[in-house]
Amino acid sequence: MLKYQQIAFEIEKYIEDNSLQQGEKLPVLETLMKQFEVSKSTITKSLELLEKKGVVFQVRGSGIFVRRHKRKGYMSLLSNQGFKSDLEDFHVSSKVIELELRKPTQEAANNLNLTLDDDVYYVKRVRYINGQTLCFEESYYNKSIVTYLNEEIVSESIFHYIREGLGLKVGFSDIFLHVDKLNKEEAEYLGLEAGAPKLYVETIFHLTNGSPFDFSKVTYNYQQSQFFIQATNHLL
Amino acid sequence: MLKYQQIAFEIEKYIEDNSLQQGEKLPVLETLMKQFEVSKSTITKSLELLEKKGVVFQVRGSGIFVRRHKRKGYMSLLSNQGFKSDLEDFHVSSKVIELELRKPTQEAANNLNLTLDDDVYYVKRVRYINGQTLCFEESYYNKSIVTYLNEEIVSESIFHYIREGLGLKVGFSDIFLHVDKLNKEEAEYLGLEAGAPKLYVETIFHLTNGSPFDFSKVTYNYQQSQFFIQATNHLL
DNA sequence: CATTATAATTATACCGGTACAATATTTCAA
DNA sequence: TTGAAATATTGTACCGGTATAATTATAATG
Repeated sequence: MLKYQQIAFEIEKYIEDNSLQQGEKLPVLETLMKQFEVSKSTITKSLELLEKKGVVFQVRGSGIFVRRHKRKGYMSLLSNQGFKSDLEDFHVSSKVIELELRKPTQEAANNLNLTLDDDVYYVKRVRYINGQTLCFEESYYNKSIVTYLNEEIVSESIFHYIREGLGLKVGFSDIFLHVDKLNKEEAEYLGLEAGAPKLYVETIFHLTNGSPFDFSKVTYNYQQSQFFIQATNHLL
Repeated sequence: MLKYQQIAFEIEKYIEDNSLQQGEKLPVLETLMKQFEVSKSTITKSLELLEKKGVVFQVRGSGIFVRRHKRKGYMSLLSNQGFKSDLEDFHVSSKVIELELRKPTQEAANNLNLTLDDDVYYVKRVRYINGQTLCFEESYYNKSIVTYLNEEIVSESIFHYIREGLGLKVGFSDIFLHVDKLNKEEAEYLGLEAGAPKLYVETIFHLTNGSPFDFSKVTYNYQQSQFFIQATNHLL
């Protein structure tokens, strides 16, 4: 692990362990420099990372402060890791409806930069949270990147397998969402009535090298889906 | 404007003007250094900024590439600037239902770190996009920060006024959202039927110094609200 | 005592450098 | 021609420094 990541990790841990509240001040840069015995730019990098994660905010001339959102029951929309890591507290489980190696739909091919001849793993699941239906999910994985999937992997965390098992590095993702009414199939899977509200989210996941490897379409049970996002102003 | 912002701006302009497509390669760091006559770290900073904005992605050992999402009709959820800037293409207008200096609700006070004795501007609007209802919005502004509002300001872009008129610097924001069914009042304002789906978004806007100055509750017309988010993996 | 000017604190911009890790290209052997 | 090994390319980590902008604390002033 890199120095600046390690330091960011320790600072975050320090905040958690001492349960510092929103607005509380952290030691100043110079103190942190000495404490961790690294240069200013390394500390700065650590703090930038924590700022991106929404853990702290910095004010020139003033200091470094704890940023804390945290409403209970909300989950992050931006975890580009599937869920798992977000929802450790919550108990998320999956029921696999379908797992098949097949040709992509036109839509999937477009979003994954594939032709209709290429191979994709198609995964259809229903996910549960604390016994309730959370979402209904259809995913297409580019077979030339995600070379293998099986029932066991798919019923656990696919992303964990992608990172640890396959050694792939997940980079950025493009997320598109809208609200609509449940159709019959979705309602069926979620145990709701057709016509009830849904949050529909399409995500295209990319590796750090920019290759899209997963196109997924998720329909959320509106009763279970409360999300939060932490935004930071990249002005200009 | 700072050097690295200026450079970021020019690079982005270059991409737009030459309408570079997703995956196209930009000049390498050293070329950019020479071209803009700045040090490596400044160029790096520019590119970090563009990476945050979702304009480019960088691959070590390979290069700097254009990242392009852009589906038409989707608007960014993360614009912590109200809308306006996002939706320049779209025509957004507002009808002010109510504008009043009053005491905050308990909820507003909590989210703005105020007491029930403090003053807030309360703004209630319906916003339209291309003639259709886009959303119904209730906002509370901390009077001690946003010292003045009037009908004219509120019917235009409040955030533009906050930045330009008041010289305040908008920093980060916490966003909470869920999906539900429209109640009677909301349905009325949006011209939909009660029980129809809604996207409900609460946002707490902060200045760069961390002070929350605006708590807003927005209910979107599900037919008009398609959003995108560009996420980047701050691992660890 | 309140206001203003001055100084100290603190994060950020920017420079220029070395080392290194990930990727791409070329070379060479089989 | 294929594949592996060597080399070049390219972005990132990290160092250490100076200067500056925003804020906070202190001193001076009326």
